[in-house]
Amino acid sequence: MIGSKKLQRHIEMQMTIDNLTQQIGSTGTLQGWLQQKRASKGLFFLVLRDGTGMVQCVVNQEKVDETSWQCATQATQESSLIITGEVLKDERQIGGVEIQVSSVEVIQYVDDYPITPKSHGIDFLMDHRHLWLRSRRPWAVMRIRNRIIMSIHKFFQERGFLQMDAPLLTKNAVEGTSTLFEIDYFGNPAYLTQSGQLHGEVMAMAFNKIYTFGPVFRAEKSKTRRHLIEFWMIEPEMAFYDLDMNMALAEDFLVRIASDVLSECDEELNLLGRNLDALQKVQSPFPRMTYTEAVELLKSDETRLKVKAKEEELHSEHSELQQERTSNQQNYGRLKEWKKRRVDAREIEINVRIGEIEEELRNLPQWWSSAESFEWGSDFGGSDETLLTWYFESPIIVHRYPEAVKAFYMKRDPEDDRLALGMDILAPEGFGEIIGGGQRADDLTFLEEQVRRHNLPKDAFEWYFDLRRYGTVPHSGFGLGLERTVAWICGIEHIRETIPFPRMLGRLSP
RNA sequence: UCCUCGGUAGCUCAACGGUAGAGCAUGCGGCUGUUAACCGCAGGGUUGUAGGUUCGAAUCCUACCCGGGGAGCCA
Repeated sequence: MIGSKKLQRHIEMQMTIDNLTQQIGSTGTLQGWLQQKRASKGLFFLVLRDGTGMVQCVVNQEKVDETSWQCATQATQESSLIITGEVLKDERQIGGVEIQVSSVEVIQYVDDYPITPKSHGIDFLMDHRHLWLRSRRPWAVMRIRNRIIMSIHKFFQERGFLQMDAPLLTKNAVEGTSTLFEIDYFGNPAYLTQSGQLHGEVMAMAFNKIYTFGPVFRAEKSKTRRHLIEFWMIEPEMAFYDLDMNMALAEDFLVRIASDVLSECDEELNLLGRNLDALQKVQSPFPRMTYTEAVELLKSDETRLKVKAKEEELHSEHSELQQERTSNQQNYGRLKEWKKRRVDAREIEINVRIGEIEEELRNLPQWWSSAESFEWGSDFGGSDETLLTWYFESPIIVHRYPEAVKAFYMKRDPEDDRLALGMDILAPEGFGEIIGGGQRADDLTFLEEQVRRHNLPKDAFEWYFDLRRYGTVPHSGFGLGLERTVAWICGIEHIRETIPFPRMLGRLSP
C-alpha cells in the first residue's frame, strides 16, 4: 500500500519546507504530516509540517482532481501526506510562502491523534513526549538546542581544543556519594558518571586543551524546574590556565552561543516569544564579583527593596486580573454565544495566572528571609541566585567561594586560605547557575590531604595523583549544563522541555 | 524526605452537599481566503483507588496511589 505512493526517492528531487523561500514560482513536491486543517466551501487550508518547518497548503476544489479533493477531505491531524503544488509568495503566512496545491496523496490516514491543537496539561504531554516532539514549541526548542551544540563545537574547535570523551562508567565518586547511580560491573560496584572532570584533567595534561561533551547522571531526588536525572554537560579543561583565563574563556563562550542563536534562529525564537533584547545584552564584559561581595549584595537593603518592588508589581497584576474577571462576569449575560466562549477561555487563563502570582507572593517573603539571614560560608540556594541576577541584565560571574562549599580538587586562593579558586556563572532573568568551574589544585600533598579530609578512597585516586607527580602545571576548567543553557536561551521556565526525552524523578518513559 | 496545590468526557476545565456541564477533538451538514476560522446537529461519564459521615457525596472526613509547584542538593 505504502509502496504504491509516489515517494520522492531521489534526494535531489526532494523539496523541504525550510528552503521554500528560494523556490518561489516553481512547482514541487513536499512530504510531511498534516499539522492542522481549516476548511471553507471549496477550499482546504492544510498546514503541513515536514520537520524542517511549517507551511500552509491551499487546496482549491476547482484546481485539483477528485482523488486529491477526497484525500484533503479525509485527511486528519498527523496523517502523512505527499503534496505537489506551486510555491507562492504570501506575506500573510509564517515563512512568507504558501503552496497552491495541484495534487494530494495520503500515505496514511490517522484516527484520533491524541495531541489536539488546544491546550494540554503537562502530565499528559510528558506521557506523550514521543508525539509531543512533533508540535511547534518542541520544534523550536530542539532546533535551538541543535544550534547551541553546533556553536559549542565551533567555539572550541576554532580555539584548538580537542574534543575527547570521558567514560560514563567509573569507579570514582566526584561529587557526593549520595547522588550516585550504582550498577553491577561483573560483581563489583561501578557508578554512572556525574562529571567528566577528573578524566578531563588527564586529557588536558596529554593534549593541552580539551573538552568533553556527554551525558552525566545524578541520582538526586530533586523535583524542581532546574533539575534532570540525566543531562548533558560540556566540560573544557585547559593546561596552563589560571582562574582569570578560565573566566575569560567562559565569558567569550556564552557570548558566542547567544550571538549565534540570535543571528540564526530568528523563526524559532519568535515562535517561542523570546524577548530578544535580553539575549542582545549578553555582551562582554560580564559583571564579576567575589563570593564575599555577592553575599553583601544579597543581604543589602537594596535587595529588600527589589523584593518589595516585585511584590507590588505582582499585587497590581493580581488586582488587574481580578477586575477583568469581575467585569467579564458582570457582562456575561449580554454576550453572544461565541463571545461567551472566548470569555470562558480567558477566565481559565486568568485563573492559571492568578494561581502563579499567588504562589510567587507566598515565596517572595521566604526568599528575602533566606537572603537576609544568609551567612558567609554557606552556598547560595536557588532563590539567592535569582535575587542576585535581578541586579544585572547579562550573566554574572561569582568567584572565590568558601572552600567548604566547593569540591575537594579546587585550588586554594593563595591570598586567603579560606577561599577556593572556583567560579560560577549565573544566567540573568532568574535562570541561575549554568556554569561551574575553577582552577584545579596542582599540589600533590594538598590533594592527598583533601582526599583524606573528605573521606574518599585514596586508592581509587592514585591515577589522579599521578597528574601531580609527573609534570604538574596550573590548570583550569569548567562545566556547562547544556539543558540549563537551552532553557535560558529559549526563555523556557522548565528544563524538561529542553531535552528530547527528559529523565526526572518518576519519569523514565517514553 | 519535607511543605503546598491538584486528580470530573480522548484533552482543557466548570459544577463546591440536592438532576454531572461547556469548549476542543471525532462524525454529519453549512459557508470560496481561513490563521487555535466560524455556524448548526450528534455521539461521548463507575468524578484516581479503598473506606467513612449523610435521607442524599464529584463536593465533607481518613488512608493510599499518581501528578504539579516549592525546599534541600546541584549544572
